[in-house]
Amino acid sequence: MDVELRHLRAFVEVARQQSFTRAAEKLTITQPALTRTVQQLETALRVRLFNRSSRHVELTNVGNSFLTQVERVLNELDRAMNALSEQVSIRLGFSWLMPDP
Amino acid sequence: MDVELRHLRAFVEVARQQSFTRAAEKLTITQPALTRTVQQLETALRVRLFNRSSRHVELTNVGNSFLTQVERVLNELDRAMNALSEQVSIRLGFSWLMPDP
DNA sequence: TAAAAATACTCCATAGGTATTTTAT
DNA sequence: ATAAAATACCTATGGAGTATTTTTA
Repeated sequence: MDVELRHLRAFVEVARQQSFTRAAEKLTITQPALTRTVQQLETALRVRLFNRSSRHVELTNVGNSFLTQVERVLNELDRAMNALSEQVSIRLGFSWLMPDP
Repeated sequence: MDVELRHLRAFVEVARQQSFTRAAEKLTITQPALTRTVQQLETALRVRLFNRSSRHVELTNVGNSFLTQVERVLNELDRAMNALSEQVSIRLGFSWLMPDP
């Protein structure tokens, strides 16, 4: 199975909320769906990202360092996608002012 | 619809191959499936990434600058995921040598 | 014993396939 | 005329839901 952004987004939210139930609410999916998505990610990476009990969810050491990198990647991707619409606006703005090519 | 890694991977491969047919082979999916995936990406981003004809596929200017950023993001993600297995190996290696905690 | 996570199952949305049409050289 | 992209339609995989069980503080 391929890792997809939904896996990474799920991972980040669970890490932030330190809870599958709360993270599921934030992501507007159900807790079992989220649990499975994170399990899939852990299986794909062959790494345990969280230590769970029915009381606490906490990142493993490996999970913690992965979180840092994933957050950076997701932020960069966001910026790249936002930059697109700006570029288009700028182009449109210029063409409005420039002689017809 | 959310942008997923499969959209970005599809986009990058079409850009590299300058062909939907060849890119589809590389990705081991069919050409129509790939065409739709790239259309989905363009729709989600509200941007045209390629100029197509039945002879040539070429990046638009916007597509070209997006390509650079997406390639960087995908590379970083790859490195983050590969780093994981190394970390685990190192940990295992250390624990092998260290007193039982 | 009560909360939160995990499991079992069901269903349906959609990713991907096949067949065909359109397009541009 | 032909090769490549786009479209139409179909199928089935797997993502998400509901119900329930398990776990641990």
